[in-house]
Amino acid sequence: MAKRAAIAEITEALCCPSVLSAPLDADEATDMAKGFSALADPARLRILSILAAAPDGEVCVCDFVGPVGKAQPTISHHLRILGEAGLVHGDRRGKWVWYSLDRERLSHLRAALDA
Amino acid sequence: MAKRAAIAEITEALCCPSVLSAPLDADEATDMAKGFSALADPARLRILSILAAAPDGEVCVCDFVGPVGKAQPTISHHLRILGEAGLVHGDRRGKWVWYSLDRERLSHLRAALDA
DNA sequence: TGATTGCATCCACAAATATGGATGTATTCA
DNA sequence: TGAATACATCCATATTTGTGGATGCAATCA
Repeated sequence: MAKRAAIAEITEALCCPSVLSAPLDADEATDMAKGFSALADPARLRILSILAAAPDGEVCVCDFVGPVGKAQPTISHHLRILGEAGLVHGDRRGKWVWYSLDRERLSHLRAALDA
Repeated sequence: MAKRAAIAEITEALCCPSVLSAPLDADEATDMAKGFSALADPARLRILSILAAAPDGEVCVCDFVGPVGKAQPTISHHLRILGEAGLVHGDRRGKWVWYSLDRERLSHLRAALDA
């Protein structure tokens, strides 16, 4: 086996498919594309960045509306998409739902761009 | 200035905005979203992975059609989007256009997910 | 010069997506 | 128990996006 192919195989076994390791099959590409689709919207990126910058790592829905500049149903819609992508998690406490960032999931996506 | 904010500021000055460094403004978020939009499609990810795996780093359009499983105009469409995102470059030589991967641009997008 | 090949563009259509008003549900408070 | 608040869901609409047949253009070849 070529050294290049061997390295690619080991890399994938250790972690996950990457754009740069080997040609993706249709399923891998579809999964990966779903992840990046979650990042392919300005409102969602701003939501993630606000979460990342939150001192206690949590932000309730109402505190996204103003900074992001979208209506509340729109924010809910984006949080739902981010949640389905595993990038955020919501925790209901009383009237509020506190969202937090899943940094592991984010670095998982980042790893898909690693060599 | 808080240490956290100082680090974020230096990081951005050195390189570029990241989702994890500080809350993104509307323009930064829009730019970043355009980049990830280019990655948010299975066909385009497969194109990138095929380019990355090409021994000489170049692939002509006709050699994407079969592996990706899309018609030629569709491949051209995706190559155009990848090109506009700066992720690939085309070089016409004779009848063929040889595409190559811009790894620097790809790592630039990866850096947007760095802490 | 005419035929052929490789690729981009044009065009039309189907599907996915972003957006937010109206409304429903759950929780808290008076 | 009724009012108010926070959030999700429903629904309609406008826009964007993926797809590929038909076609145009450029380069090669006979």
